[in-house]
Amino acid sequence: MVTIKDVAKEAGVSVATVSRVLNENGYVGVDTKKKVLQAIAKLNYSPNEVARSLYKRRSRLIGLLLPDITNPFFPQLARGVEDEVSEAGFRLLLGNSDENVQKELDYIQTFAQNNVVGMISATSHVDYGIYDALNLPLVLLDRISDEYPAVYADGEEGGRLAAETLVEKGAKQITVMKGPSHIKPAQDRYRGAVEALNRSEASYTVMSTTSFSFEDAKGWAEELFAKYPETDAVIASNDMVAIAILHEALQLGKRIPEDLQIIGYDDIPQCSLSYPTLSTVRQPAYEMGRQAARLLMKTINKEQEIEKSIQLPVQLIERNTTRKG
Amino acid sequence: MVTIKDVAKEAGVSVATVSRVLNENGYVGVDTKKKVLQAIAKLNYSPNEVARSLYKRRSRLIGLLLPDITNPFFPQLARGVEDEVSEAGFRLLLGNSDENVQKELDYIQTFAQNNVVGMISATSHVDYGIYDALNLPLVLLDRISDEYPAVYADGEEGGRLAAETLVEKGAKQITVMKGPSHIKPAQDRYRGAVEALNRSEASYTVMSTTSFSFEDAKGWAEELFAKYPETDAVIASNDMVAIAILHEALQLGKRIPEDLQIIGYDDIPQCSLSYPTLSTVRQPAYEMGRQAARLLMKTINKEQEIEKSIQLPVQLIERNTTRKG
DNA sequence: TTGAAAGCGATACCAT
DNA sequence: ATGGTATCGCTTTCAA
Repeated sequence: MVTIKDVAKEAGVSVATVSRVLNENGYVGVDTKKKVLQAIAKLNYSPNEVARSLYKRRSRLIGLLLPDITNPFFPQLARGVEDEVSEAGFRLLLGNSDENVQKELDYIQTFAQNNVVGMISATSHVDYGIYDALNLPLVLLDRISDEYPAVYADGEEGGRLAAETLVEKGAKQITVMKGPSHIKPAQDRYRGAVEALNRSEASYTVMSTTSFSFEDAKGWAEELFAKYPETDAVIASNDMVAIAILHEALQLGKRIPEDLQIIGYDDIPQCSLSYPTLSTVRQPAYEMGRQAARLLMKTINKEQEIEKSIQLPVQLIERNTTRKG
Repeated sequence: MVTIKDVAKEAGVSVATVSRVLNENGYVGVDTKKKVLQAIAKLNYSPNEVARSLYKRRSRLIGLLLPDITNPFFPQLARGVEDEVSEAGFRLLLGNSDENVQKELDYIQTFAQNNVVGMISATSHVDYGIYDALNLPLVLLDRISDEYPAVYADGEEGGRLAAETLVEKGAKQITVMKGPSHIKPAQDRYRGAVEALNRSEASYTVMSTTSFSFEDAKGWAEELFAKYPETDAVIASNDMVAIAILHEALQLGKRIPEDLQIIGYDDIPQCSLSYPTLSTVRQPAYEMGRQAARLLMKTINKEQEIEKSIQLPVQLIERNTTRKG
């Protein structure tokens, strides 16, 4: 391993000088600088981040904590975060918590132990105070709390949009699926939908679900038609269960969207690959990731005028599981 | 921040002693140990990984380099890797390269700068020698090379399986899609399929594609039916394009699997959410991730008898885009 | 403009 | 069994 010492020796200067050219601070003569640069190039030197991090007590790492990257909504978030932070020279420490407090704590601890400059978390246990002890900038992503800045999409509006659209398109008996109760954004959209529905003429039923997982999606779909066979429109808790419902419906011989309309939530990429293509409420996941990262970096740089939180707009994407016109 | 010094002072011992109890090596009296443990608990101390890493010249971090986490095959791999390494106390530094050499180099460099103990890479530029300078254990994932250990699934067998199955189920005019030429596993499955086809009675055509991306999938589907309208079975280059083809076919009024049979590749989770559900060749992605991580850790621990590479079996999953019996 | 040296928070060797 | 201290590779005063 080539160190700053080797470079110093090669260039015939002190390590202090090398450090100065590395960090472009302090005075350093033009010739000296050139010599150092040459030595660096010759030895193919690149500074040890760990040593830097130790001295400065801050690394160039950012901790990203997700519930489960395997769930198709999160890769987009992650990618947005990564693209933004990497432009600023930061790298990502990644953790999946499975919404399990212990795992979450473990990751938070190791993030701190590695001197991360900040964290972004899309998990649900913020309110347990597990982030409070750490004195680290934290931005919540797709979550909301009173204590920390957050980036999220307008869930109530999303729910409202879905409900109003279905009513408008002639749905008479709507089933709205209520997502897991510990996921706040899921509750927001539910609330938005129900409010809009209450204001309308349509009648509706509520079906509670306790997970967003792939494996369970099919189960929810079956349950829905067993319990509420009259349903002519469903507001699904997310796209995956929407797709499951869609195909369960086809299986049962229903025509989409004539007999049954469906609106999903998230607009994961595979929506346009479903058949029929899925109408959904789009959350700008990639953009959310980017904004969260940007907000975090502003906090890190102690910029003035930092937004407390950022709410991004949602958008109804009409595809083929809702009626036209 | 509470350091080992603080603990030492609190416990009335030297830092050396604290270090000994921390690492459970060297002699330390039972009472002393108790005192230290109490101090640690009282101060809620946890050792600074950065300082450790500096001294030991190795962190507890592992670099994971992926083409694009947004592509549904990779989250599974990533999760397998993470679950395995985290059980051994390691954490993941994540990078997406977009198959771009410069990004790849950047990540590799920062991984090294952060003293990672090893890397896992699922990208395609190994042969450019970009990993050779680094003196780091490397395991390739879903890629193959002569120089480095690798974990991958049996692509040729996968191609063969797909081809034989279709022939057996009465396909007469098969279109086999050839994936991007720089992705070796894609070439393997292509080769396997073509070999099997040549041995059979069926006639076939080849359609080359240059990407696996979501956005392009629909385009490939349209191109396929425009160019080869006679096709009665397709061996898709992966599940995403298979699903795109499936829905394009439905759009065109074809009956699945009567008029057209389709076999995908990978068995990403959404296969069972497509309609009809997609028959495919399953690669055990999660398991591949775990095995790669395990192999890497064996290498790190300099265990004897390390497998050079691991080839995992693929498996044909018959769902509803192939005929029964 | 440059260099010497202290210090970041651990580990491990050498004494005692 | 315990403590003192050099060391890891870098940054940053302080002096010259």
